[in-house]
Amino acid sequence: MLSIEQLKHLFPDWEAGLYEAVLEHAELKEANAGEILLKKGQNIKSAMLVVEGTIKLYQEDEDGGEYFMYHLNPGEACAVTLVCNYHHEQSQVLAKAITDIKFLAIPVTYMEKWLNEFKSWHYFVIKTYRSRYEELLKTIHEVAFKNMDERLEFYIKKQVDQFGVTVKLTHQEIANDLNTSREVISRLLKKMEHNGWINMNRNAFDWIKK
Amino acid sequence: MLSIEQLKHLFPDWEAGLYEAVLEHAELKEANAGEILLKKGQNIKSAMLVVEGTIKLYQEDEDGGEYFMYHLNPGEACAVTLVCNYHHEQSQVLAKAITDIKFLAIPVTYMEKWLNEFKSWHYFVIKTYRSRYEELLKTIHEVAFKNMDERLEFYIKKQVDQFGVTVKLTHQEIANDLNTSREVISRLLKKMEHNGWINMNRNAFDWIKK
DNA sequence: GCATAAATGTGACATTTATTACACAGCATG
DNA sequence: CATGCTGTGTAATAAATGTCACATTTATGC
Repeated sequence: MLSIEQLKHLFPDWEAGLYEAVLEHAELKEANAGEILLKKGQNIKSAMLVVEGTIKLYQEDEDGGEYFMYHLNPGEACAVTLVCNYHHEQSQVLAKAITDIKFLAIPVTYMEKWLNEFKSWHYFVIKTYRSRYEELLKTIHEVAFKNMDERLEFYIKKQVDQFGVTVKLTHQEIANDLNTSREVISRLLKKMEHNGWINMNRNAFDWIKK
Repeated sequence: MLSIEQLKHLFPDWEAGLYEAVLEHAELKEANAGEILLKKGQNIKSAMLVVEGTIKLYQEDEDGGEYFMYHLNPGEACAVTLVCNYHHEQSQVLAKAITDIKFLAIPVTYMEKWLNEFKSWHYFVIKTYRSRYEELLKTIHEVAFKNMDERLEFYIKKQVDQFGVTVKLTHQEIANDLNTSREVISRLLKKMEHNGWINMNRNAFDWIKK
């Protein structure tokens, strides 16, 4: 299990009692890079708080399509799993581990209890929802107003913020994340290369714009 | 001002003290159909709780584009205005009154105070965020995966849920809400008419599908 | 009723994106 | 080094949507 110090470092705004409650009732779980943590329609039985690694959140289509929305990093929680008041909530999103990860799983029963007991938990839930709401707004802005070239640039920048200027993704993976085809991404990346925005390699490229 | 009974009817889950606090500190404001209540980039100085009428929430583009996301009805609050913890938040959305409306404006200072004082306010904020987060997910689903014909159908259904089967909107208004052109909407509506989904009139049409 | 504005219909064409098909390059494995 | 797999390049074509131009219809003010 985690030490209370690690927990404090990850979630600095909590109350003392909350750390103890989490240590007592949350389960520390692990998952490997590539694993699917949550699927659309799946029942939510526990909240997910990221301890280590990175998770990607997607909107998922009925027939296999995916659209990348945002990353979840250590110290952050998956908003959709922070169910309160009602049980049997179903996930509206797809969550994938993209590195090996560790996360805390908190049974829904405790989440409701803690809302009554810990003010800092309440704040944490609100803060989580607010920040994810804002991420969704950005996603809508891209997909409602921008063409694929700008959406790709936006996507790459999120990637760079997460993992640095070397983007280790194949064209196909990017195409899946943006719900388009590999050819489109190849063409657009080629254009970016011509414009001097990237240096391309096999399986990866460097973002050198600005 | 409102009576405490009206307030209880609109917000049935609140505590007694919260009703009184709202009556004391919130301002009851009015706006006319068509008025813009909140623009992107505008500073948020108070929360908006709808008392009467309907508000439409949009994502707004830099150069005039709009994309309709969801309706706000009496008893609901505008999530973006429920600022907590930090001040000087700027709106990421556009809010328009589409009927004459009445709403309660609650200064940000009280919102923070009430988070500490009233559990039911805390729950109300979380519930608001959660439900709006889900609306945004639906919007992303449409705009990321669906062609304009399906998005139009989805849009019309939301309209029908709000105001009944007679949709009193011009093609241009619909086009604005979906960030497309009037011609596209005209063509698609004509197709729906051929399919027997709608009866068209000037300035309005009836949804008769199913 | 006439003039005007607003709403709608429609065709032609441009642009963006999706789809299909195939070539080829790099890398791993035997 | 032959083989095959994965990743990438590219062209041709189709489909969806955007844009422009203009006609027609309906409402509105005078």
